[in-house]
Amino acid sequence: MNTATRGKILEGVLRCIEVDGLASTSIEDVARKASVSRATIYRHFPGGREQLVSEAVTWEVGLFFHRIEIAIENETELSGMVAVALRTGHEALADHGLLHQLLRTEPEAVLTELAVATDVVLGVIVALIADQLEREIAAGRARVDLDPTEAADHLGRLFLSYLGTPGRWDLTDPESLDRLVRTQFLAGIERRS
Amino acid sequence: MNTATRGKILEGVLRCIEVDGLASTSIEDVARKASVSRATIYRHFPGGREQLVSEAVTWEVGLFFHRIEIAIENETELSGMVAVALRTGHEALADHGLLHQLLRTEPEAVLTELAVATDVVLGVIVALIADQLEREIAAGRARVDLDPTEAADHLGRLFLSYLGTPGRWDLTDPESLDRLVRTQFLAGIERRS
Amino acid sequence: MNTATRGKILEGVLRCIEVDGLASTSIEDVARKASVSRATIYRHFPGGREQLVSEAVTWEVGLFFHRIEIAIENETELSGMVAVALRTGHEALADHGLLHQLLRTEPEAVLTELAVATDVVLGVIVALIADQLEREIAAGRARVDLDPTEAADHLGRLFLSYLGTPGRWDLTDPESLDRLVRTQFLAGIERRS
Amino acid sequence: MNTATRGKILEGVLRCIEVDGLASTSIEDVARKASVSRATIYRHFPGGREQLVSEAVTWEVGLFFHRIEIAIENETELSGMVAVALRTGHEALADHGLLHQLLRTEPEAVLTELAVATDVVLGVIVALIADQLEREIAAGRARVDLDPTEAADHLGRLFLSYLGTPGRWDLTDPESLDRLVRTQFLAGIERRS
DNA sequence: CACTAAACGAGACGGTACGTCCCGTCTTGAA
DNA sequence: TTCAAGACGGGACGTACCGTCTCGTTTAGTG
Repeated sequence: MNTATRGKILEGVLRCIEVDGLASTSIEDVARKASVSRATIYRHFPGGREQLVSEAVTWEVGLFFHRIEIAIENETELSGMVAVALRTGHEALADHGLLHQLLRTEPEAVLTELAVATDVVLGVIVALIADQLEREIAAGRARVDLDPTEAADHLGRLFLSYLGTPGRWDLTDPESLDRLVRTQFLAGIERRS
Repeated sequence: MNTATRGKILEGVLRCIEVDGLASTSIEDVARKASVSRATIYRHFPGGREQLVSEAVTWEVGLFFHRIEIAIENETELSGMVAVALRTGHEALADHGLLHQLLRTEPEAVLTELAVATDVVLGVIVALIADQLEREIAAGRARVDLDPTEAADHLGRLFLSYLGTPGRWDLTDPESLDRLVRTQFLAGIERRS
Repeated sequence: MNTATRGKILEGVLRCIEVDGLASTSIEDVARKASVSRATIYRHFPGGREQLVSEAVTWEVGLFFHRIEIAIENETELSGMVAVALRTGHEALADHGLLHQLLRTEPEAVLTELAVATDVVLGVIVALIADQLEREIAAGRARVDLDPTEAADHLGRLFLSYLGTPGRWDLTDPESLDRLVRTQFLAGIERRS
Repeated sequence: MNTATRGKILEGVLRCIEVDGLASTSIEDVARKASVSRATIYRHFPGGREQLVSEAVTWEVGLFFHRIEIAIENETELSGMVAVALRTGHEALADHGLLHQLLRTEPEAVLTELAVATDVVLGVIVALIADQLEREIAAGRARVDLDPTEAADHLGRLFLSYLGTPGRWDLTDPESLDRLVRTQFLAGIERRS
C-alpha cells in the first residue's frame, strides 16, 4: 500500500472540508481533489467515510495541539505557559480556515474528536503542566500544599474551556489575557505572598 | 398544525435515538415509532432531519438542565448548590439512557447543542450563581473583592467540564464530591479566614 | 349539489390545462383557479382527477364537434358540407388555445377522448352524412350503387384523418381544400358523368 | 453503460405494462421485474419515467410496423399488400397482449407514440405504397392520371384508420377484407375497365 | 323567524411515487 | 500488483400529489 497515496487522500479530505464543510464533502469530491479513484480510497480506509474523516480530523487536531506545545516550549513560568498557550491556540483557531469552517458549520466533528481526544490531550497537557507545577513549587512560586496532578488536571479543563468559548475574555489583548490567567487560572495556585 | 402530533414525533425521535443511536435513525423509523406518516413529519419540521434532531435534542438538553435547576432550588449555600448540581447532573447522565447512548455513539449532537446551548445554559447558570454569590458576599461567606459575574462565569465553566468528564473524581461519593467542590470550585472564592 | 359550482370547477380545469398543460395541472391548481376548496372538487367528482379531466375534455371535444355541426347546417350539398367541416374544424383547432396546448404537450388526453369519442362522433357524423348522401343519390348527384352507411363511415374516417394531420394539404386555401374534397373524399362517390 | 442492462430494463417496462397497465406501473415495479436497482434505471434513463415509457413504447410500435413490412414483402400487387397489411396488423393487435392491454386501459401512450410516429410511419408506408403504385400504373393496373404520392398518402391514412377501429368490417374474414380493400381503398385507384 | 340540513372552506393526515444523492462493493482493463 | 474507471445495489432524503377525513362556517330552505 503506497503510503504517499494515503497522504494525498488525507490532504484531499482536509482541503475539501475546508472549502465545503464536512457535510457537503462526498467521497467523490475527496477522490477528485486527491486525483485518486474512489476505489483507492476504500483500499486505504476500509472503514469508509467514517474512518476517513476521523483520521483526517484527528491528525489536524493533533497538529493543532502540537503547535501549542512548541509555542510554550520556551516558557519557563507557568503563567507564561498558560498565557502563550491560550494566545497561540486562539490564533491558530482564528487563522486555521479548516478548524474555523468546521467549527462554524459542523462543530460536531471537531468536538467529537476533541471529546475523544480530551482524555489524551488532557493527559498530555496535564503532564506538561504537572511537570512545570512541580518546578514552580520547588521554586517556591506555587503553594506547597498542592497536589500537582490534581491542579494540573484542573488547569487543563480551564484551558480547554476558555479556548473553546472565551466568552467575555478577549484573548488577543495582552492585558485581558494576563488578567484572565492570573485571576481564573492561577488564583488558587500561586503562592500567597 | 396539531400540536399533539408534533409532540408524538419529538418523542419518537428521542425514543429512536435512545435505541439505535442517532446515525442509524432514519426518518422512516421515527415515523413508525411515532405512528405517523413520513409526510407529516416534514409538515411539522420543514427543516427535515436536521431540524427534527436539533429540536429533539435541544428539548432534552433543556429538560436536563431544568431538572438540575429544580434540584438546587432549596440549597441556600453556594457549596451545596454546586455539589447538588454536580450530583444531580451526574445521576441524570448516568440514568438517562438517551443522553448516555447519545454521548456514547454520537457525542456530536449533544455537543453541538451544548455548544449552542452553552451560552444560554451558561447564562442561566451564571445568573443563578451570580445571585447566590452576591448573597454569599453579603453574608460574608465569600470574598468581597470578587466580581460576581466573572466568578459565576468561571464556576459555570468548571461545572460543565467536571460534569462532562469527571476524570478522576467520583461524583457519587459524597466525600470526594465535597473535596472537589471545596478545592476546585470554591478555593478562590470563599473568604479566607 | 350546487350545479354552478360544478361548472366553475370544469372551467377551472380547462383554464388550467390551457395554461400549464395537463401533466402540470394539480387538483390544487384547479381548486385555486375555480375559487373552490379541494374537498369540494372531490364532492362533485368522486372519481378524482381521472373523472375530472375526462369530463372536462369530453365536454370540450363535444363542443368542438358541435360547432362543426352548426357550421355545416346550411350546406345543401355533400361537397360543401365536407369542405366547410374541414375548414371550420381546422380553424377551431388553430384558434382554440386549449386543444392546441393539449395536442402540443399531451395529445394523449384528447386522443383518448377522441378514441373513445370516435365511435360516438363517427356515429353522429356518419348519420349526418348518410342522410345527406341519400339526398344526393335521390338527386342523382351520387352513384346509385352506394351503400349510404358504408360510404358515410368511410367519409367520416377520412374527415378525422385529414382534420388531425392535414399533411401536405393546406386547409385554409379554398382551392387546395376543394381539390382535397373532390379527389380524396368524393372521387368514388360522385356519379360518373 | 452496459447495453445489456438497458435491454433488461426496457423488457421489464414492457412486461410490467402488459400485466398492470401503464398507470399502475411504478419504476419500482420495473426495477423488480428487470432484477435491477431503481438507481440503475435512472442511470440509463435520466429522463425518468417519461423517457422510460416513451422509449419502450416507441420500440414496440416500431416493431409492430416492422412486422407488417415483412409480411407484405412478398406481395406483388397493391390489393394484396393492403389486404395482408390489414390482416397482419389486426392479428398482431389481437395477439399482442401488451398493445392490447395498453389500448384497452391507456390508449394515450400508444396514441401519443402513434401521433408522433404517424408522420414517420406514414412516410414509410407511403413510400412503400408509392413504389408499388408506380409499378401498378406501369403495369396498367392503376389509373394513369394518379399522383402516386398523393394516392399513397391517402391509402396510408385509410390503413391507419381501419387498422385502429375496424368498425363494422371484420378483418379476419377474407371476403369482408377483400371487399373492404376493393371498395374503400382501391375504388378510386384501379383502372376502370 | 328561527332551525335544520346541505354545501362549502380549511387543512391535517396517510400513503405512494418520484427523482436525487451518496455510500460501499465489485469487475474490468491498463500501467 | 496496483490503480483508474465506472457499473451496480441499496438506502435515505426531501418533494409533490392524491384521496380521505374531520372540523367549523356559511347558506339556503322549511316548518
